[in-house]
Amino acid sequence: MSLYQQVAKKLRQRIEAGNYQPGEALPRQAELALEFNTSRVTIQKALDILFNDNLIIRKQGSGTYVSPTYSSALDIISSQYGGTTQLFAGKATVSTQVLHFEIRLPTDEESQKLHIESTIPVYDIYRLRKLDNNPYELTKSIMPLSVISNLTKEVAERSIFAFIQHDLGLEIGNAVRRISADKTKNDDIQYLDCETHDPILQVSQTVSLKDGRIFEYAQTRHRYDKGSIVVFNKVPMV
Amino acid sequence: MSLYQQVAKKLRQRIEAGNYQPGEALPRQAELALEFNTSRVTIQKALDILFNDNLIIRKQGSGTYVSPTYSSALDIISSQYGGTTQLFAGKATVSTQVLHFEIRLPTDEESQKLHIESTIPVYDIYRLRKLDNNPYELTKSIMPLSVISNLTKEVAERSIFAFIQHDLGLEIGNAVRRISADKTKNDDIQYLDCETHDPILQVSQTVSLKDGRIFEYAQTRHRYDKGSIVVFNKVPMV
DNA sequence: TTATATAATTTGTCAATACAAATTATATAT
DNA sequence: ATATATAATTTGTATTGACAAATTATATAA
Repeated sequence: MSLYQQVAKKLRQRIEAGNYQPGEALPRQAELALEFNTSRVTIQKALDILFNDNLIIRKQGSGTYVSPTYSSALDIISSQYGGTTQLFAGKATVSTQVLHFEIRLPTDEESQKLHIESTIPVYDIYRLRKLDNNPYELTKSIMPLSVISNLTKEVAERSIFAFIQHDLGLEIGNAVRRISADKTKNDDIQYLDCETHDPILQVSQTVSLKDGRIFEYAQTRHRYDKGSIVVFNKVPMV
Repeated sequence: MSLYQQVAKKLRQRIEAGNYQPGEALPRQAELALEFNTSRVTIQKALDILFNDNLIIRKQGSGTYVSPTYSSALDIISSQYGGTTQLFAGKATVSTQVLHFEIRLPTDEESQKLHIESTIPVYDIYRLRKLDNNPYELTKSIMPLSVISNLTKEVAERSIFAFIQHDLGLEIGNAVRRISADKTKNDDIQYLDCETHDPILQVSQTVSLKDGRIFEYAQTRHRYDKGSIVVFNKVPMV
């Protein structure tokens, strides 16, 4: 890990430990540079990370302060893509039922969303995920074989996310999600145990690798009483 | 505007204009530094911005590339906080009906969400927003008088966001939002013209200023057929 | 005392340079 | 021709130094 990342990590720990209290000023950059035996520019790069995570407020001419509203923003993590299995690791038991597993050619919409030629086959996977044996989400994933390969029904029953990272050695990148509400459909009643008029929280997402290739276009339906999505909106850098 | 911001702006324009095609490599940093008559570090700071906006992919040892999936990410903007009035400026006519306007003491939940003492009064504003005369959203906003002052019903009928920025001269910062689905309630039927069993897309948000003070805790309810929320999830910097 | 101007402090920006790390191109050996 | 080792290229990290911009503290004047 590079130096500025190490410094960011250390400072983050201090904030989380309460060494620097919310609203309080951090030591000035020159002092931090001295303490970490590095240059001020490196301290600034470290502060960039903490600022990006909303841990600090920067005021030119004044100082760097711990966000007055800081209170260990743990649930923010839920807005990061790590797949359902990762998200609930240690918190609940995730079980998966593969309702459909197929390799076929993409529809026009799918090839467009995935940015692939219509001649490239895709995985079409339909899964029901349960948390501690309670129906949680219903997901239809489309993944192009040009990016993801050697996927099996057995893998789909475990964690596709882990497979992509560890077995294929690919790095997950950014994701764009569209969140909406919808009426209950037949599958929601059958698999999610919804009542006829229960609302559904629907997420349509495209997830990319770090090299920019899209590896998943998925639609997920949540029971309205089971899930909410936390998002963090930052002000633009320009 | 600082130099690296100007460079970022220029490069963004080129990408948006298609001068650099998706998937294509940008000129190498040394070349850009030469062209803009600046140093490579400045070019890197400019690239930081474009990377943050998902316009480019960076590969150490290889080069900097336009995101292969780039296609003018305009709707991403909808995930930024600019208030409803700003969001639809030029696209639709926003009209506002103030259903309730009151100054009172906060509830425990409100003082906690706003990070204020329970002795500090708050505005309690309940508004119906319409787009081109069609019911769009129903919002209950709580704002502390310690941050926002001189707010009137007349202001609430126009744009509170503009008032905060221009009249109070405050800078809007980050926002945390929790998105969920809910069943229709009486007010939804009355004001949003919902049917009894229509789902509602609900957003609970706390919005901060750049100095970290929270100025709004609000609950917004959308007709399920009128709005969806686009969010962009980035991989952490560490 | 109060307002105003000045100085000091602190963060932000930028340059020039050097080396590290990863990738890509080239040369070499088999 | 193919695989391997080497060199060249390109981005990433880091230092030092300098000045700009914003805020805060101090000194001065009324």
